[in-house]
This record gives sequence, structure tokens and C-alpha cells, in this order.
Amino acid sequence: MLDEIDLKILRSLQKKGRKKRNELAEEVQLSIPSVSERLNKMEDKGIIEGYYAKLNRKAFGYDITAFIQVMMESSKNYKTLIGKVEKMPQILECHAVLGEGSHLLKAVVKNTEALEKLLSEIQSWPGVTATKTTYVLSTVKETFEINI
Amino acid sequence: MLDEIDLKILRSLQKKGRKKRNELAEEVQLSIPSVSERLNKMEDKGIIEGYYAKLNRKAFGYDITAFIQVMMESSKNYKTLIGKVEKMPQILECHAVLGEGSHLLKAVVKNTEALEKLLSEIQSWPGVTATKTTYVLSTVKETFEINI
DNA sequence: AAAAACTTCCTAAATAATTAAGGAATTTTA
DNA sequence: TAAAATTCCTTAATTATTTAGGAAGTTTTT
Repeated sequence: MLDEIDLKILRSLQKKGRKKRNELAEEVQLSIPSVSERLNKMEDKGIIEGYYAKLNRKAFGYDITAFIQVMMESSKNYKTLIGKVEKMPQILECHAVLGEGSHLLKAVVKNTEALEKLLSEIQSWPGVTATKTTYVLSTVKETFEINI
Repeated sequence: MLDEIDLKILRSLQKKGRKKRNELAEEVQLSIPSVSERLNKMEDKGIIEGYYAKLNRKAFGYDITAFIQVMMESSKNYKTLIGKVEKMPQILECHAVLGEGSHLLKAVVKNTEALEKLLSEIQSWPGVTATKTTYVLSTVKETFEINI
């Protein structure tokens, strides 16, 4: 379905999401319309989920990354949890632990005060116990290795 | 330094990184060159760190997200650790625990076999002990709440 | 194996997006 | 308050993208 040319295009856009079609065409040695066609197809098929600007969090005062472990009485509350998590902009990720009723949340906040507030908010959800670990000096990659 | 118009532009690009300048101009009620100027400045200043395409990991067979806790004998090895982590495409994030010599790695792999292999690779690093937790059903946001 | 259907590519033309230039209006600095 | 700096505008030039139509190569069907 995808060939090496597609992968080359994808690898390039993973690193530079606003790269122009002429540049991509040059990289893969195809005409611009051909690259456009491939791109459109991959977007339509959902291979490319979207494009995002990555902002400098520090510039906005977000200094703390915290992981919060959430224990739930019953894993039936999963949907409720996701619903709550979606509404909280501080929580960037929610991972369900394989087989258990426990979840790991990743949150980004400006200071310890904001973190404590977030934690007590989560504690207040019914049937939930939460513990946190705080991190600094995070490095995050936006790319993963793709192949077929 | 940044005003509400800038934030509006940033919020928009966080959600749709390839949005055209004419659309942004419409949203913030400025001319296209004015929006371009603001954008270029924010890119130059590093407020916008970059743009990237988000690919569908499942489409490439990456089914497992794992968090790996890494204990190091001495926190002096931080740079060495980062150096190793940078070279491993499976590892997408590395977070240093506040105050300790311990780190949390986030890895994305195709299957449990690949995860076990990664774990033993990390175990082989000098002065390092590693334990993992495996996750499924992750939800990840690409935006955080920005304000001044 | 030949015909039909499909895919992928191309060029050329039309349309759309971006940048550049120059100047007016406003805000900040001295 | 005058000079400097910033931010905005319009218009024109440049660059990027899409559309249209058709050639070449594959795959599927008969």
C-alpha cells in the first residue's frame, strides 16, 4: 500500500510539518503533482493524523511535567475517566495499564501549586486514588521510526 | 511581548499546523502580511519550536507504549544517558525525576518482543537498573493551554 | 493472451498563497 | 515632544498548489 517514496515523504514531514511540496518533490525525485497526490491520499486514509505546531512550553511558564498514577475501583469507569481527562487541558496524555484498572496521566503545569491543585481535583473523582511523581528536564521527540 | 492576537494564532496552529496565512488572517482580522510578520517573529524567537506531522502509529504496527523507570548509580551520568536515549528511536521521551538520579523513559514499540529487547539493551548500560510498565489505549493531546 | 480497468506519473495552465516593497499610523523611548 | 521603533496597510512580484488531460506501466478480468 505504502511504498518507500511514501515513507520518505512521511519521514520528512515528521521532522518538518510545513515543508513545501516542491521541496518534498525534490527529495523524492517526483513531480509536484505526484507528491501532492500521494500526500492527499495519505491524509485521507488517516496515515497522517494531522499537523501540529510545537510551542515552547517554557516560554509560557510551563516548567513541570508530572506523571500521575490513577487507581480506579473498577475499570468500568474508563469512559468516565477519559471524559474527565479530555476536559482538563493540563492533562496531555492518558495511558491505560495493560490488564489493570489503573491509568497513568501525564500533566504539564506551571508550578507546584498548580500541580497540587490538579492532584486534589483528581483525588476528588469518585472511586479514584492518585499519586504523583514530578519531573524536570524532559526531552521529547516528535518522530518515531517508520518502515513497512 | 506577545499579545492576544499572537496567542490566537498560536492556539490555531497548535490544532492545525499547516493552516494557511489567509485563514489565520481571517481568524484574527488582520491582513495576510501582518499575520506573516507575527508568525515569522514567533518562529525566529523560538516561541514556535517547529511543526510536525503526526502519523498514525497503529498503521505502522506500533501497538505498545511502555514507560521504563531507569535508576542510575550516579546522576553524573545524565549526559551519557541522554546521549544513548537520543540514538534510540524507540524512546520518545526522557524525563529526569526532580532531585533524584532516576529517569522515566517513554518508548513505543511494535510488540512485547521488541519491548523485552529494548529493556535488556537498557539494562546493559553501565550503572543502570530498569523496570517497565506496559500500557495500551493511550490518548495523547497535541495542545496545551496557552496564556500570558 | 488480449482487453479492460486501474494506478501512477508527467506537462502545462489556472488558481491560490506568500513574500517584498514602500509608506501611513500608532506606540515607545529618550 | 521629537526621534525611533513597531505594527499595520495596500499593491505588485514571486512562489506554491491545484486542476486538467493524457501517456506509460500494472493488475485484473474475460
